Amino acid sequence: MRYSKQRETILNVVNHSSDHPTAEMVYHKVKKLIPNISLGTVYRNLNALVEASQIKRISIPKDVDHFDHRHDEHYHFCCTECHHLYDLPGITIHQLVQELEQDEMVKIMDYEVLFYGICSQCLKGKEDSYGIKRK
Amino acid sequence: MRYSKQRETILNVVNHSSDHPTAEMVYHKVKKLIPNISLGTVYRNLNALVEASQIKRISIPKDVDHFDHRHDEHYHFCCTECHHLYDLPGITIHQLVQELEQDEMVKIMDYEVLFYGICSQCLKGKEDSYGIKRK
DNA sequence: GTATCTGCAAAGAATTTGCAATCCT
DNA sequence: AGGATTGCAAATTCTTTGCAGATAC
Repeated sequence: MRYSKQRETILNVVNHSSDHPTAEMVYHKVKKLIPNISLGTVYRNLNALVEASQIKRISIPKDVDHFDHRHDEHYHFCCTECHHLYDLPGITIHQLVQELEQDEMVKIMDYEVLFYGICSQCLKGKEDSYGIKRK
Repeated sequence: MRYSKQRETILNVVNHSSDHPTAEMVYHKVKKLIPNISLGTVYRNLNALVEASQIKRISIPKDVDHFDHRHDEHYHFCCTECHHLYDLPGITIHQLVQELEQDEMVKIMDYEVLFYGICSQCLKGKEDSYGIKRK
């Protein structure tokens, strides 16, 4: 893969976004730095960067793809009320991967864990109905 | 939601498919039973059935949505070679959900776990390179 | 009877692609 | 120089939607 200012900028934008941006969001941010960049270029480069494992694609039901720069193990949480995407710490999935590789005879290269639910913001005021106590 | 022959048939088809069909696949199967059904109706009803929690939507990067009838806890495995979707047994995620609800103060309603890797079929002949021993 | 559902076709949204010009190395 | 990359616009793909007629309750 050859250097290009466009790709470098796109990667930088994703790397400095903590909000799991969509292609469109990346496009608008990059446009401030390279005003004549085209949306097609953003899509092409996001795909190339995912292919090269430099970023990750997050595929969400009924939503466009989002992109994530984090390389450490973590899960995603999607609030069913506000549709915000949050990061969750990765906890015990390594054991699970090992178990699965042994029991199922597969080689797991990657995985994506996506939880749906109600985030703590949206949960305020709903606590009683779900029996969750505030800290 | 009112009864309709189309929706009943669509649900039946999904319930009797173990291959995580796409909307198009469901359409072709249903068309054999109701020849003049339209693709729009299939999409509309798959959406309605997901909404009513009677089936589940599986969102996969770079692929169209798939649908799953299984209500028991299990994960999905997507082979990066043949792109086949397999079921994996659900093992320890309940603990994880409990941990996350406690530590992150969220209410988890649902989740989808998707592993990418090489399935045992495609793995034959590649075992040496990945150091996996055949059973 | 009337609200919901259907088939059809057209529209919509997201993403990809063909091509000539431009940019890396 | 020569292949990769870009901007642009058109094409593609998947999915949704408006509408008039049919169906369920």
